Amino acid sequence: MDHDEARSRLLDTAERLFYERGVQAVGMDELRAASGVSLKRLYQCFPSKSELVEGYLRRRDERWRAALSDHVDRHGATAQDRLLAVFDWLHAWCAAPGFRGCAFINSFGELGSVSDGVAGAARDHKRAVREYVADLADDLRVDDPAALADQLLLLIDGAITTAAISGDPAAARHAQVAAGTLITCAPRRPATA
Amino acid sequence: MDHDEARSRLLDTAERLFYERGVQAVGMDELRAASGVSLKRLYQCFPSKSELVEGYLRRRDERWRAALSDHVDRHGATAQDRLLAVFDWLHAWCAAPGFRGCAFINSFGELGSVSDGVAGAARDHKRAVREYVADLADDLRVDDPAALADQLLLLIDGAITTAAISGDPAAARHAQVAAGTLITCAPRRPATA
DNA sequence: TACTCTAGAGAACGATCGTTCTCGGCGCCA
DNA sequence: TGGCGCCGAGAACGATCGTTCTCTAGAGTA
Repeated sequence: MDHDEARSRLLDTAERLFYERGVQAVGMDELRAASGVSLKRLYQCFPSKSELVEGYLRRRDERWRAALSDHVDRHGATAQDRLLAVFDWLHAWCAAPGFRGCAFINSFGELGSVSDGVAGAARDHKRAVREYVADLADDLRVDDPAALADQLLLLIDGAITTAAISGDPAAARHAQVAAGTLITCAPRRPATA
Repeated sequence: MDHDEARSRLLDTAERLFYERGVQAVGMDELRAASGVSLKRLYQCFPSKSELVEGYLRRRDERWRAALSDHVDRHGATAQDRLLAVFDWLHAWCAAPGFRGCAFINSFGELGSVSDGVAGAARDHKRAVREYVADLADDLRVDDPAALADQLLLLIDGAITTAAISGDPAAARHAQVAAGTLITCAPRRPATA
């Protein structure tokens, strides 16, 4: 096993265990056992636990947004459909086994006040998602796509946390309905005539 | 200092420290030092840390909803004003120094997968808030007040987490605007004529 | 074959955690 | 006054954490 494979295995294992049970509930030795990477190599790849945590969050951010973007590309034709497809994907995610809310919100609540790295990773993730949604909203003919994106972001985060705590993915459907209303009722310039 | 005052001091201190830094980051000895209650009495009042955590969450739930309800009673005349006043209060809270998001979402992310008590307290809190908002929505003349309440709940939780992570209370204002749209555009039965 | 280098297994270390125990002192009632 | 009981201060305990160190075995090279 070379350095890159060890690193990849560690990130995979960290993502699974940290998300499942929280960062502080998973020790380095359990990570070693679950990943099959020796403690020595673990500390060669990540000199401290906090660097592993930040690596976990950064990779999860990339994967999460890539999966969302893929789904939207495959299932949305019009600009409005693409925005609503976001909530289809959210619903599927919230209904998936092992769903436990947003990894970034969870980590922020656990460590955000102590670790600048975790707080920054959460901020960066939310900002990136906002930019993605804002890009989707730009394709609508609404007056203020950025304002609409802000509102949709609230529905997204609200649906994720509500689904996690209640255990019911229906929150994503409620968010979808609300998003449809906000999109439909958003102020529009009159069609250029 | 009698038993009740010790208990009250402990809950006050726990609420401040747990909310500020997370549950696992605060040790029992620090709680003793900050509250001025001896360790012996601490364990007489709360036989284990997890019971103190649940006590903290339960009392925070009561106080949080009482403060919200007070504000709504004082600042909302019509049913719609009362619903929008919820978001005024949220904005003030998100802008207050020391704001760090929703104590229940934070605790759920940190301990929800390990502690049934924490997960249950978070569920109960969210359910109680939902009922409160649903009661407010009942006073509107909309077809489905419960569905509207579900949507507004998403905006509330979304605003809290977004404001916490971004550090910008403007999220509560965005939520208020979206709430206004959802209330205005909600399907209504025709006025009984 | 002998030497060197590296990696893995796991012990070890110091810190900290939740929880319990010990000890000394103060109030209370006869 | 003297014995009793409760209290706070803090030591102690066992567990666990993140991190480092030791030891041994095997691969590669002359």
